[in-house]
Amino acid sequence: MFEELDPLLHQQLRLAVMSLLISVQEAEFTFLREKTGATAGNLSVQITKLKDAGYIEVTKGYKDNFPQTLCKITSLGLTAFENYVNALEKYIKK
Amino acid sequence: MFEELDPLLHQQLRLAVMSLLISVQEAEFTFLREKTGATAGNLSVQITKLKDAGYIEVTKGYKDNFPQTLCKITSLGLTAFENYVNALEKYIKK
DNA sequence: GCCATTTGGTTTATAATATAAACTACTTTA
DNA sequence: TAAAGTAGTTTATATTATAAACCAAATGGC
Repeated sequence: MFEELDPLLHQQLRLAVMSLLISVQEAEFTFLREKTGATAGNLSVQITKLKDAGYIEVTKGYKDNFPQTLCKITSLGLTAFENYVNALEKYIKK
Repeated sequence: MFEELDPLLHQQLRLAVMSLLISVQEAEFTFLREKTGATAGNLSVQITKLKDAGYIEVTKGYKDNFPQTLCKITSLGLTAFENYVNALEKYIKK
């Protein structure tokens, strides 16, 4: 009746990050931080978890001499997100 | 951009319980346990949290000589659930 | 009648998680 | 060259979720 909700996605900040990455396709760390309002520390931890799960791809480089972290959703991440949303909808459908 | 997701509702088992209570209006502990597949211990804890928050009303009585715990959603709980769903939809809308 | 089992839970111990504070490394500005 | 700013990471702590252990009463078998 109630499917498991992927614990990696069923968390506010990680879900917000995935939601953003779906719409923009690629995003900087700072962009994600501004949009989510998260602290850098928290965001850093959650990005690492999403990366470790293979849900996003993280590329570290430089931009204007400053470190730049780019995040991009993977196809695994996209599928996981879709599955999560489908499962979730059974909990909240009217 | 991303509203806070009520932490009380943003949890699988509690969300499932609230979801069930919305459709059936009143339910026994054992019914909730069967429908959610949760262990009795976990369910007991989560029901207490929902009760303490005023999201549900819990009535303890007897049925066929056995203890019976009845749960019913409150208007506060209903509002909280609706707000949660509205907030959540901004994370998952297509 | 009494012992084992079942019903319907609650309490509590442990593991897992989320989060911000503290820190690192480097750059710019004054 | 010292202070302040940028872009993060690490880690310590508090909170949470969960199942195991427990409790009380009822039932069933002998």
